[in-house]
Amino acid sequence: MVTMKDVARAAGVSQAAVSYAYSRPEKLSAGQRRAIMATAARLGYAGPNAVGVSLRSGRSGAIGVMLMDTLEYAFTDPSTRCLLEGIVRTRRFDDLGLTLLPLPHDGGDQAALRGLVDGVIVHSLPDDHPALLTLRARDIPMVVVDAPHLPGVPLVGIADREAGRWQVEHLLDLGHRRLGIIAERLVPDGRHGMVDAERRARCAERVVRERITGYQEACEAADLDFERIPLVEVGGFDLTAGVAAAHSLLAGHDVTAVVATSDTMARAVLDAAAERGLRVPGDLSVIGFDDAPEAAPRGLTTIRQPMVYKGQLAAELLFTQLRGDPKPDDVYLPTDLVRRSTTGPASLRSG
Amino acid sequence: MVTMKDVARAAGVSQAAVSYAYSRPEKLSAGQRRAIMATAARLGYAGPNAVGVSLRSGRSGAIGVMLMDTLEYAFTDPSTRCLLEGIVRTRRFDDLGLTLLPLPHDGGDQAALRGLVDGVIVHSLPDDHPALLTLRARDIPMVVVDAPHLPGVPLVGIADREAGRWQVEHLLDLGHRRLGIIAERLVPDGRHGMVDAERRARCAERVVRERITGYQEACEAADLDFERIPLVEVGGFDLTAGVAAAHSLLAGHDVTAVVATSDTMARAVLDAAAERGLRVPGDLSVIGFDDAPEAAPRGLTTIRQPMVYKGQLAAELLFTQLRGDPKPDDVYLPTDLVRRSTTGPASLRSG
DNA sequence: CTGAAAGCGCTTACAG
DNA sequence: CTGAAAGCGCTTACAG
Repeated sequence: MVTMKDVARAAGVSQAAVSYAYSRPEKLSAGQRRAIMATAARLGYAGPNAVGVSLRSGRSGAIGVMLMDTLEYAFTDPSTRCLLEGIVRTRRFDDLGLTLLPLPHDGGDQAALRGLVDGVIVHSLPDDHPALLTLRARDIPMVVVDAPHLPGVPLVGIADREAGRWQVEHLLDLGHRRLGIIAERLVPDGRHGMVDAERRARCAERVVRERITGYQEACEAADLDFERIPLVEVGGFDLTAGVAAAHSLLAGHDVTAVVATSDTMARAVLDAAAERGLRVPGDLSVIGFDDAPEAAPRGLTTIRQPMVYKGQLAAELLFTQLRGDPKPDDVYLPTDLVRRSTTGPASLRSG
Repeated sequence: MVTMKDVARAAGVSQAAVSYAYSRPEKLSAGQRRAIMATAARLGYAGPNAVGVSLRSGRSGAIGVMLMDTLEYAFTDPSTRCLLEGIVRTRRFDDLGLTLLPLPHDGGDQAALRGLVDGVIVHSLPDDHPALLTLRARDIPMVVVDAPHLPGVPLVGIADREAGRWQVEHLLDLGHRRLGIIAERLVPDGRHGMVDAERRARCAERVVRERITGYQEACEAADLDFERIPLVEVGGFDLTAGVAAAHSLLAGHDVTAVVATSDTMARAVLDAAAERGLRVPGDLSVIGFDDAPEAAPRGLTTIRQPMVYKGQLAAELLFTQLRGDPKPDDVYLPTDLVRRSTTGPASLRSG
């Protein structure tokens, strides 16, 4: 590989002069600089090696997005895609790299934290994920989207508890009293299936915890015994696992409406319901969360949240910190209930 | 930041010993190693700094995907998304980074090439893009998906010319004689609008050039004068630009069928047709290319190509080279005509 | 089994 | 306006 030293030798100048030609042209005479650049072009030198610059300057020129689960999930899941779209919408990535930092296993993979990025956007990690400790230990600027909420780290999120209350209230308003709940993951230990109060109390995912608390508040306000409402944990985020969980929820419990913590899980319930011959919303009402792009075509009733804008805002708050401006405040964005055709009045049998 | 030197000092060993503790444990006694790791943990040392490792070892631990246009496009365009999904499907990214290298402007942005990646997957660049020269000058292992076809660089593609022929033959079989063509971009100079033979001859995008040649071959075999068939160039890849181009095609020419070089452009034609009150396929037949996920729900007749598998294969061929195995051969994957509901028989008026 | 030394490519005070 | 020198964090022959 041709380096600055090669260019310097060929041009008959010091290596420092070549460096100046690129990064501080005002320190050289115009002729000197022109001669150096011509030599560089002749040798096929494409400019200062990024690794050398990075080691010397302490800046990598890239920011990271830390995501639970795999890269494949990142490119497949609609919400994550919207978030990424929002992040790159800030248009700062002409001279900045964007590095995806998936965390497929428990712990592991902290290689990505070893100086590769100047700042990190964290999306939906469990409260005590070890990667967060590393980030804080290294004092890497960060912004969290959704979870977890860490002291001193700006958060971009929504009022999850209130939105959860809205989901249940919508179903109660329609006359439903026999509800079921499907949630993606409460504790990242790979377990799945029906959840009891003890596991609910150990929920390590802030977003899910808040929404479930909202469900509980809405039930209690309506004199429904929350402890008797079946709650199934999927254990993952993908549709296949969701369908399996939805089946176990629908098979074991006589419910007329299901609350899902995401549109993907709502879709899993719709698929399982179809396989069981249940009509929606005649036999079963389903409400999702996110209003992902797939929600409207399916007529899914859901809570709309601005995923793209969340990403954009998170990126802007990170750039603010990288510029050295004071740490920004948390931002909570608005949500809406979007009524479509997967929820309807409780039928007579749902006394 | 805490470095190896700090850990070494605290543990009372040489800095080299700390390095060995991480990368060559067999060179240390078990006790020595344990003591070092305990000290590292106590100091909050997260392991060797990636930049230092990279500078010393000459490997960055990441591969790049070089894409025309912006990152936002990469996360939005269905075909690109499928390609990325295929790349990460190889499951090698637990200890390997994936860096996206968008090339939004002409030239520019070669920063990404300066030692940041060990290998590159190039997707659909014009024949003579300067970034390709840099990659070759630096002798960075690469694989090209679709275009351009460079001597000595493995290509993963399809038989574009033949597939183009199939598109036109399908319309001819249905009785159409007044065809129109919409293509994304022939020359990356920002121009758009109707294309003449001179511009066609300068087409710098291998895939489009091949498909257009296929269109020409099919027309000539059917005694249609290809020079009289209107061809509109969109100048970009996004839907909005496509709809504008489709309007100018439909407004200025009396066609009964449109051939599009991608499903996105086909969708643009469908949108423009709807805005003009044309029924599909009654008044206008439209055939796309790709069979992207959005094609089936819209009933789009199209050419199916295995985008996800293209990505997977490209990644595997790149890993082959990074391992030092001999350079693999080009691979051409199969395509299919998928008949759906946007193409139908030419009506009577299309004499 | 352990340590001292060289050097990867670069930037930036510092001296001339 | 220009150059010699130090050092960013690390790995790996080499010597003990």
